[in-house]
Amino acid sequence: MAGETTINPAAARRTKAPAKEKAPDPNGGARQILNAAAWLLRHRGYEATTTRAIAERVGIKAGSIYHHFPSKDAIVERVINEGVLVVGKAVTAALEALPKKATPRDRLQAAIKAHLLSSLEHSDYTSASIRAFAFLPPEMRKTCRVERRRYEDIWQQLMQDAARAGYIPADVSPDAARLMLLGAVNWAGEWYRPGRIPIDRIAADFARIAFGARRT
Amino acid sequence: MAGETTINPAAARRTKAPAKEKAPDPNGGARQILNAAAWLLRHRGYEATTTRAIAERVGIKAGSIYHHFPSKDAIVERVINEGVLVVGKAVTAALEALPKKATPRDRLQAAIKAHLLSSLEHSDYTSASIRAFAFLPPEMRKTCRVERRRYEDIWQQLMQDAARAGYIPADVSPDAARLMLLGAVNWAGEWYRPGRIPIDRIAADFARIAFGARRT
DNA sequence: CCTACCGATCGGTAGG
DNA sequence: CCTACCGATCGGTAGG
Repeated sequence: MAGETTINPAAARRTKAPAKEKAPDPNGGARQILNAAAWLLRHRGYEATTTRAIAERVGIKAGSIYHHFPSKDAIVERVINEGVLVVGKAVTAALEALPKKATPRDRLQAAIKAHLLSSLEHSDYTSASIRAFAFLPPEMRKTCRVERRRYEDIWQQLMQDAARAGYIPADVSPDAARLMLLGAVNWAGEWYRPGRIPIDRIAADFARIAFGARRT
Repeated sequence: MAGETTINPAAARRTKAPAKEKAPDPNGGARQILNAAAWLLRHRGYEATTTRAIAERVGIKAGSIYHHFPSKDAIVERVINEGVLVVGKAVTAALEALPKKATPRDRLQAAIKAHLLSSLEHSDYTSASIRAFAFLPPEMRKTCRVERRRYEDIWQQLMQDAARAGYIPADVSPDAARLMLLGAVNWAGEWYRPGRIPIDRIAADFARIAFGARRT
């Protein structure tokens, strides 16, 4: 996360200004549309996220969507990008909440847990980013890859620190370790069901398998 | 492929019989349709795999597809199920090719490599099964889950043997290990590019990270 | 935010 | 395997 979400001072000051595409009112029409699209992208995919399906979830007519967004793809792109930003903030916050003495391994386990919580429990946006990305229109995939890469940089740093501290075998590429771990957490949405294995436990097991026991 | 279809039927009849296209054998028109659908499912997803897009790749008209299959979904279901069967056979064959003295860890590494080869290099069917599954129509997902579970049983057995042989920490659930590994290999399609890291190396690194060094 | 509608495209069919 | 077509639905627009 290079910078925070672009904080627009004017938007922060606004009281009842019309919710433009950039800063939707938390309960306004634009936000409801984004929420509906996020749910559909997560559970049905890109093509099935039709303007009519979005409108039905919000309780409006399909044509009314275009008073808030210029196109379906503008909505989709917002959802996908917000999903990456949300999980990035969750992971960053989890890392900052750790005590100073936390090891690189502790940090990785915290990142795994935060990523899983965001994508499995907290955010349709994050899950939509993960699951729907592969089949987005090629140009949009290219655009959204920018924010995605920024998020992956967090993991590259975490993995580098872990490798230096000896948590990864010297003859194993940190890239392979990063891709293996990101694959494991991104794929969790395909098998995770609430109420079975707690996310805490999944994160602990993943970290244990990849990095061994905690050093006490 | 599509471009060489002759416009003039009389001219087409005069030319040599295009055996590879019109032969009524099991590898004829029906197989070409399945191949085209597999490519589309892998690269574009379920909804974008239209009867017209399939027909165009084969070099026929959309309506002609229904001479071979009763519906689009019958084609899709065949592709998804064949993809699981193909990777299952590849993994089983790789395991049988190992020497008797192979350890459970050797067997897991061989399975990882066979799964990756099948889904990344050899088979649009396998890749389609992995990537397109999540957004299939719910009833079809349910149907295809049968074959999928059967494949996952192979991994459950492999992981159980590895756990008994001490390759997995006793306080870690073999389920978590299996799901982590399957997630890692299934997600590889999202980042793998031919010519970079060899699949052999990826498999070796994944096994090294999850199960430690080989015992010599 | 709605009604009413556009041209394009969807899965599928009739009848050769 | 093709031509010609069906009703349904798509993203998007006009004008209130």
